[in-house]
Amino acid sequence: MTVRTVRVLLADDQSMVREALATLLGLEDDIEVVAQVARGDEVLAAAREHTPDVALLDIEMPGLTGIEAAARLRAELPEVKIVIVTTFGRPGYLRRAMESGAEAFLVKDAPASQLAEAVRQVLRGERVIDPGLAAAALADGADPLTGREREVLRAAADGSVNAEIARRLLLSEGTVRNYLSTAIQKTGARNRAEAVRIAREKGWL
Amino acid sequence: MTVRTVRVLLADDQSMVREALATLLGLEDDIEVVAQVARGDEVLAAAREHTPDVALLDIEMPGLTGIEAAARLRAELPEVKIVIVTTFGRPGYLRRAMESGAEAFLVKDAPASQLAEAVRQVLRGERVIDPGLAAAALADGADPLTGREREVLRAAADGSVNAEIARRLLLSEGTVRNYLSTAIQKTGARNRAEAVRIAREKGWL
DNA sequence: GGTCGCGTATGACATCTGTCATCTGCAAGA
DNA sequence: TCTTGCAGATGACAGATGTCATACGCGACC
Repeated sequence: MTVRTVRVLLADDQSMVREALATLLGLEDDIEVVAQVARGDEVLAAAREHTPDVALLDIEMPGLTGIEAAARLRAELPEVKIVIVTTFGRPGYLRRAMESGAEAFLVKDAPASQLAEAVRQVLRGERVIDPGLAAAALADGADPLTGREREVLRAAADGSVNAEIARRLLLSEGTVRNYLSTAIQKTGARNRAEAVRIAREKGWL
Repeated sequence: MTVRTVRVLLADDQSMVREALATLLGLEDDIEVVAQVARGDEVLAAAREHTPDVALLDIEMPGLTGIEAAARLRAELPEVKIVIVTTFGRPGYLRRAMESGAEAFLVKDAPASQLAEAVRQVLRGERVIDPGLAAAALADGADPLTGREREVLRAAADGSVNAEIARRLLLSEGTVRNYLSTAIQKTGARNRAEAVRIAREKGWL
């Protein structure tokens, strides 16, 4: 019986990393990299055209994040298995990746051999997730921030003052202070800088 | 005349990326990856043992940064050519890399072929730096922060309050406020969060 | 010896941040 | 219909931040 190669789409905005990973995967007898993209918003079109079995998606990409691209793939080409391959093994990323329909979640500090192996595993219907990350993601609990709280907190992340945030989001300054105060309390922080850091760590921002 | 292969040491804390880059380089006829390390503080010992011609160093690694490792390589094994290969093409990183003795500076969003090419170029005594980055680094000017200002600003980066910073650095709170105020003014920021962001962007932090 | 810059400190003061109480409108759910 | 939560707002107040003036010790440099 002939061996059928797995068709893989690879998305990562760093050309050097993407091409190196493509080269590595291409050395496997049973894997063929049929498409490479550098932007999240190119994933879906490339998947339609090249009909991959598996999509390997970085998270932080221009256009759309890998998680957003995963959601669109799941909606339109549900037969494509999705593996998130990311730099930061953040619990929040893991949760959002699973919510978006990914079958696997790899961090780039894993051995390279795990990449090819993960492709084979998701094709067999298996899930590939680091147990420690899974535990952390479950321990963090659900995102307690409302949409506007998150937006105001994000706006505060670069050091903008309340008046500026108010102007930018078309709110009064008092309202901004209220939202920030609530976000600070929900994250258990003492000030907005800590709140931003904690929310990012937990994947809420 | 026989072709002599270039011996390369590769340092990157992400195994998947490092091994993929090693595989890519290994496909070149004239390049051999003789050592791989995941920590900055393993670079020097590995270089002593494996006698590479060229060291490819990521910047953000545990133990020592690639820039710190570059400085030590330059001091002890000055015949090793140093290429910094980093995720973030920050002008500040470029400046510090050159100050540490690196011959080349690549950002990972460059095509993979540039990596092997850069290895060959530094061996010929050439410099490999993106001109746009070089211009930005020169435009930023020298770091205006004193040692203590930088230390206090760094301590403030995670949202620590003045009292906490004072305790941690064994200073009075008033002194901390003075240092922060001066750092804010030197960076042209309006508050500590902006000062941190600007200093990071310019490579002063 | 004098000057300069850095490190460190105190005190006063203006501004900003963060908290809290209170209020209204709206939509969803019981 | 009533309750709940979210969005948005105002006002008062306490505490934190940031600015500024002033001062001293120390080491480097002229």
